[in-house]
Amino acid sequence: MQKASNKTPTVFDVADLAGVSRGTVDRVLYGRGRVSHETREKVLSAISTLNYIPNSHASQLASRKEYLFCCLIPEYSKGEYWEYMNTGFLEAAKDFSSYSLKLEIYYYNQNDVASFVENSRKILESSPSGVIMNAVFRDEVSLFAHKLEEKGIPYAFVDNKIDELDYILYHGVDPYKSGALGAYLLTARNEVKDILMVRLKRDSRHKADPNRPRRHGFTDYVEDHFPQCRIHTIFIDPEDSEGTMHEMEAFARKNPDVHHIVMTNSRVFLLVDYLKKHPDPQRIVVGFDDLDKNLDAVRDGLVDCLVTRHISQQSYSSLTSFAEFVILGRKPRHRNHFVHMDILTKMNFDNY
Amino acid sequence: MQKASNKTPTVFDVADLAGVSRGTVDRVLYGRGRVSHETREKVLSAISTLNYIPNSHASQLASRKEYLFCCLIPEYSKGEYWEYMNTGFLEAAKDFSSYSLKLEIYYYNQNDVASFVENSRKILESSPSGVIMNAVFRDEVSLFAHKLEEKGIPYAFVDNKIDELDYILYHGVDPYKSGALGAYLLTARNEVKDILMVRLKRDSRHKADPNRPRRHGFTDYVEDHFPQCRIHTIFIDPEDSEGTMHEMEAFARKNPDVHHIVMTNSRVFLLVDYLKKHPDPQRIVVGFDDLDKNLDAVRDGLVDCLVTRHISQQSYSSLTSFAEFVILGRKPRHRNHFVHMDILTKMNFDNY
DNA sequence: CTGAAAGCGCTAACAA
DNA sequence: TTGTTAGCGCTTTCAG
Repeated sequence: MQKASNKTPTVFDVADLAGVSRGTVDRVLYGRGRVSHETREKVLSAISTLNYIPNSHASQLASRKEYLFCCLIPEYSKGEYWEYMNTGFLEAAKDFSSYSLKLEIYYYNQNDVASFVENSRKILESSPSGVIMNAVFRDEVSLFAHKLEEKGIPYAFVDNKIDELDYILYHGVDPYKSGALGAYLLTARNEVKDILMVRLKRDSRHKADPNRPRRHGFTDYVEDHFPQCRIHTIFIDPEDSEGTMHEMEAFARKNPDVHHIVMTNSRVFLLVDYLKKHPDPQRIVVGFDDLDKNLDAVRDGLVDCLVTRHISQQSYSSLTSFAEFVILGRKPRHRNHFVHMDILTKMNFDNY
Repeated sequence: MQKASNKTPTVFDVADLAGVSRGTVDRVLYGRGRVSHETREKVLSAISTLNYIPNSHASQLASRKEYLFCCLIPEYSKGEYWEYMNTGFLEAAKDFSSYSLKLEIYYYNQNDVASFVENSRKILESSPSGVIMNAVFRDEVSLFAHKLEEKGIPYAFVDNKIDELDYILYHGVDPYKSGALGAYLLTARNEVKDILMVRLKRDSRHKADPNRPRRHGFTDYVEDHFPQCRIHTIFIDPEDSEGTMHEMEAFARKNPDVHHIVMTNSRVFLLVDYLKKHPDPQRIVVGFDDLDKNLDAVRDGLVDCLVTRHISQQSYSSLTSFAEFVILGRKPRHRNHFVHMDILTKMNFDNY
């Protein structure tokens, strides 16, 4: 009676076939301790002929290992983009709690490099099993990444990345393309005259501008397809809704022909007061990202189109794929995971 | 030294606190064998005070249980809608293979009730742990569902459902809304005159017409928003590409003003030959579902818009959530999972 | 109706 | 460098 043939092979079967002990098999599988080249080969071949796949449940049960994952992301206020990211990470961690995965999220100030550095130092100290971050401060992120590499700690990027680095995984949209898509949606409907692009005041102040590629995607598309079209830009302060109203009204007074409005950051919702107060049947407004307030604006017919993807889903799958790699050793299918961009209108925004 | 307080509680802790043995705890947890009411209560209270959560890995390891899931779906040819569904099921099964889940997919002929009945009989015989199906033949599906209920076998629906039944889960889009979305996309761009709706000959032959709700969503939208607009219908035979060409050409000859074309089934790709042969800059074509051939048509600029969602992803999550419920006992968040409808244009179809 | 005990497949500490 | 062995937490006979 052949036992091995019938049921899925175990370490035991492998050890038998290779003529070694279970312990040795384990050693070659996970590279713990030294194994002679010869035995190594024998074990490896036994594994492949038996088509052995370790039982993850048994493994999980036996090793009371705890996995600590650290995320390093921008701090945020309620309802902002990174809150959704945060939610996705939390959910992923919950779904992996049976693998005793602990999650620690560190928040840095996007306007303060020092806070990034300080937090990265803390993370290094806690020697986690993996790190996920976004890449705003080019130099500091690189430095941090190199330190992680030295300690053998794998890391992944969300949202944006630094191509030269040896990251395990990246999840994000192609920001340039998303900008172009926004331009397409803004201009496809009817005759375009000029376009108003509303930006945030802080963009003009500090150098780290995460929205630049998206903006370029937008402007390039417009230049290519509507060379005669001019893009006006005004800057508003997210904290100052009255000021926003004034800026917008002033612009409209001076440029009564401009009916196309875009915001390439995630905060079109900042315009709702203005849009509500000054209805314009010819107006088309395009924004980005599925913040609740943006969705509300779409529902209310104030914003026509949102270019987005599930923000929280993106961070969710970032952490789950990364954890599967680190804990279960599953190689991700693609290193760069470009998330699909959804188009949201009032016709299809529910169930989103 | 308190052991229990520090680490996550185990059956052992529960048994201790309740003053019974591990076996008994197991019995009350999973209702195997009889337990006196009194002990039952004790165990239950111990569980809740300790906040005990069974370790799924240990459980999985100890019970060499195998789970058989059966899917009952329409048979298909290469490249058709249900092939994508099939793929999603297969992938889900692979990802759950560590839970020793076996998957058997049964295929019935959509034009032949008897084949549905026959296959449902086979499934009943194999007494699976769960069944997933779509609901085309109302009466027969209900009958089958009741038999499953009798045997205590849980079942889930994909794509469409029968509301009255006691299914565990449903995954699908709202077909009516998807039709309306298609109509919106077809008509939003520019002046609509009349619309050509292309349907499949078989639709007119047999009664089970899975596309009716979507079609109604489409026509209702058009009637509401463009009452003067007439929807012409022609029927083509999917097997007969020459005939299709002729039908289309004949229609175009008679109705040179009609530039808006829609197919509410998943096969707009059947029109590509015609569309390629007779270019029309004013033309707008809208289709449904992300078959590869449809995506090709979008890439080639022959079809403007596709209303869809990831077909295979839908079946994937159908099986995974269902399996999580059956195997791990995780209650799904929503019983009815309405999948979001994506809008695909040439600007955003890559990475889909 | 309840308890005791032998594993499930793997890991890790300890010997050799 | 390699083998041995005691568990990980739970399920499941088999006795009682």
